[in-house]
Amino acid sequence: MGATKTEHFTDYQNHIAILAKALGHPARIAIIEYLMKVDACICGDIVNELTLAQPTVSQHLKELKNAGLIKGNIEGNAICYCIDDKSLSKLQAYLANISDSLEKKKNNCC
Amino acid sequence: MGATKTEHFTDYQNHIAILAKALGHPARIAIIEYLMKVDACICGDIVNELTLAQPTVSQHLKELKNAGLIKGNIEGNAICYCIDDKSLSKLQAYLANISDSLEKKKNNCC
DNA sequence: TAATTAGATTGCAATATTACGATAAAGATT
DNA sequence: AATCTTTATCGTAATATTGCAATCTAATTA
Repeated sequence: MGATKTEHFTDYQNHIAILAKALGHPARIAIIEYLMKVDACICGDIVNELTLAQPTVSQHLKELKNAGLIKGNIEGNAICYCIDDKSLSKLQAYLANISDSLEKKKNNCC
Repeated sequence: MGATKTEHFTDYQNHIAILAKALGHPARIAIIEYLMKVDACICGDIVNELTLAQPTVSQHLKELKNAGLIKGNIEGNAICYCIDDKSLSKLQAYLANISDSLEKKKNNCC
């Protein structure tokens, strides 16, 4: 016990959960927002932006990358990170779909 | 160490992260989907729907409620849970905003 | 009122996450 | 080649999450 029982859920449910989970930390939200703000998708001055140690930021970037929410290009010495809109749109579409359905049903209870 | 350093982030970033985190588990995605599927927002046959023990489901429901994603009404003996569209829309709008901005910038790198 | 039913809470074990110092790897610069 | 810069990885401590058996609470029914 302690580990998530992924085998009891569909691939889709697991995938959506992985995307949401990756966004489930304020540092990672801050990283996404920083990548949005900076016009060129500049690299690891993200470390200077956040009040967290470099290894910690690196770990958060890794998790966002594993979830498919960001991409990283090696640019000589540095690494250029940026948002991968495909994964983000997938989650957005999923939530939009639920919102729309709720709109139609309009408070059928509670 | 080990605990999230919430104090280093804005209230908004923390709030979005809390919403995303609550959706960051396949069981909780399955619960949301079940509440969507059932027309009347029927209660704790959610336990029968998921392959998880009753206390585990109860805990997941609690987390969704704490994040503001669902509401629960006492209905005699049973409890009637349903989705709280406000919080869900908030997260949806947040992601939609990012998606839109990305659309405009159109692959400025990577 | 005793038994039943629906859920929540408690306590605990297993595992995951968060954070960071130290260190490693790899390209850039001198 | 030696050094600097940038980022990743390792190791480890602190904390959080996941899952469940056992138990508790409160409304319901017999």
